[in-house]
Amino acid sequence: MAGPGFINLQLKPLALLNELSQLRANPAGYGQLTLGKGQKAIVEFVSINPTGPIHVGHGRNAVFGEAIAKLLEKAGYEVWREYLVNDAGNQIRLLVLSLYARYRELFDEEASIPADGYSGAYLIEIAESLKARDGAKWLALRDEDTLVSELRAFAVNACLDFIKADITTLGITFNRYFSEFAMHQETSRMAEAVGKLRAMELVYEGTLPPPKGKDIANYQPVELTLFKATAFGLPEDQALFNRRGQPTYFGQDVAYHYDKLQRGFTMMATVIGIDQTGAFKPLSKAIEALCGRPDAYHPVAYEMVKVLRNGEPVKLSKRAGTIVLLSDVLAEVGPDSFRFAMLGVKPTTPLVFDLAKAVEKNMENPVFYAQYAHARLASVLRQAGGLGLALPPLQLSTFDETTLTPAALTVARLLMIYPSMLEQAARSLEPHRLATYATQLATAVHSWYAAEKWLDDAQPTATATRLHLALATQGILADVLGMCGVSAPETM
RNA sequence: CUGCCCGUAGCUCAGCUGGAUAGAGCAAUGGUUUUCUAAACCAUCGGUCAGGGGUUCGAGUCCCUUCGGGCAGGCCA
Repeated sequence: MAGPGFINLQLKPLALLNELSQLRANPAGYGQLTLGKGQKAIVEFVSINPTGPIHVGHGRNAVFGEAIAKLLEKAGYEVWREYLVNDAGNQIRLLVLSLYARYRELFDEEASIPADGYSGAYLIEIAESLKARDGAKWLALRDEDTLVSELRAFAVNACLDFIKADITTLGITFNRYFSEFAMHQETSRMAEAVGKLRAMELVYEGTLPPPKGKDIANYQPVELTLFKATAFGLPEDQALFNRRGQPTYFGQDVAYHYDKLQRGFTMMATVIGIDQTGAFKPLSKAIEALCGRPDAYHPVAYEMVKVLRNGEPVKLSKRAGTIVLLSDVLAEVGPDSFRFAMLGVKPTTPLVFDLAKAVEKNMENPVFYAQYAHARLASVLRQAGGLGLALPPLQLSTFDETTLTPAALTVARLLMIYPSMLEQAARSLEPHRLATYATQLATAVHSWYAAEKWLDDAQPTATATRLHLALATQGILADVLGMCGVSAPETM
C-alpha cells in the first residue's frame, strides 16, 4: 500500500493546497473522469430468470452491477441500467405449469408439478393471489399451450415482484426491465442479426458433433442454423436455432445484443455468474462481428457465494427449497453491511458469507469501520464550529503543509490518488477497489484521529490546516462510500 | 478428457500496468480515555505468497508444469 519511497516528501510545495482547492471548488465533480466522453454505456445486471425469489448469491451480482454503473458514470459515460427478463424460454412454461399445479391444489383438484418444474413454496403464495384475482376461472382449462400463453404474464410479473422488492431494498433502480419475449413479439431483431451475420458468411446450415463429456441417450444429429465461431478460433460452432426452429439461448443473446447496438450503446457491460462464462466467448465474437469492434462487449464474471450457517455450508437449490433468500439476509444485516461485504472482495474470489458474522455489529463488519471514520471527522468539524474555530478561507496564509504530521500526510496522499484509483477501477471494471480504498482511507483516518490534538487555539494555522484536510477527507470518504452504495453517517 | 476461475498469516481477504524489508481486519498477548465518538488507537505475535522450473537487473504479479479446490462443457435452462 505504501509503495516505493515516501511520496509525501516528493510532493511539490503547494500541491496539496492546489488539490484541496480544486476539491473545494467542485466537491461533487472531484475525481470525475472523461474516459467515456459522454458515450452511451449499458450495464446489464441481475437478469435472473423470473422463476422465483432470489438468493444471497444473486445479491453479489446486483451490488457489483450497480457499482460498475456508478463507476462508468464517474468515468464520463452516459449510463443505462437494464435487467434482461428472460421470459422467452422453456423455463417459463415450466413455471406456469408448476404454478397451475399449485393453483389446482388450492381447489383440492388433482395436480402434479412437472418433473423439471418449480416446487418452492413461493408458488403457493402466487397461486393464492391468482385465485384471489380470477377465482376458479382456470380450472377447466387443461390445454398446456393455452395455459402458458394466458398465464405467462401473471407468473412472470409475480416472480419479478419478489425480485424487485430486493432490488429496491438494495437501493437499485433499473432504467428498464427488458422483456425478451416482447422483443421477439414486437421486433425482428433475431432475423436482422442473423441476416447480417449470414451476409458476412458467418452463418450456415450444418450439423454439430455430439456433445462432449456427457452421454446423451438417443442423440440424433440434425441440420441447424449455426454461427461460425470456429472462424474466431473457438473449438465449436454455435446453434442459433434449435431443431424446432426457435431461437436458442445463444441466439436470443445475439439478438438482444444486436438490439443494444441498435439503441446506440457503444459500451456494453454484463454481470454474469462464473457458471455462465462458457456462453460469452461465442457471444463476444458474434457481437464483434456485428459492430466491428472487439472492445464493445465487457462481460464481468463473478464467483459463487457460499453461505455458512453455524459453520456449515448451506446448499443452494431452488428445487430443494434450501436457498438462502436475499430478502431474509437483507432484513437481518441491513443493506449497507451486505453491500460492503459483497464489494469487499474481487469478483473472481469465491465469497464465503457467514450468516452469523454478518449479523454481528462489530469489526467483522468492515462497513462500520469506514462509516465510523466518516462520523469521527464530521464530529471534529462540528466541534470546531461550536468552539468558534470556523474554517478560514483556504489559502496560502491559512494552510501550511509543513504543520501536518506523518499520519495526516498519509491521509493526504490517499486523497490525492483518489482520481487515479477511480480511473483504474473504471478501466478494469473492478469496483471492489472502491471498498478496498474506503477501508484504507478509514484506517489512515482512525490513526490520524488518535494521533492529533485537533482543536488547538494556540496554533491557529496548524489547526486550520488540519481542519481543511479533515473536511476534504470527509468529502472523499462520503463520495467513495456513496460509490459503494453505502451511507456516510454524520454520527453513529 | 477439455476450457475457465481460485490457492497469500490460525480465519476472512487486499496487493495499480512486475519494482525495494509481502499488507489489513478477526483471533492471541500487552498497553492507551483530566481534551475533541475506545464501534478507535499503539505495540507484540504470526507468511518458504500450494510445490517445482523458466523469463528478467528484479516475480505474489508474466510463461510452462505438478498437486489441490470450485465451475462449466446440448438443440437444456
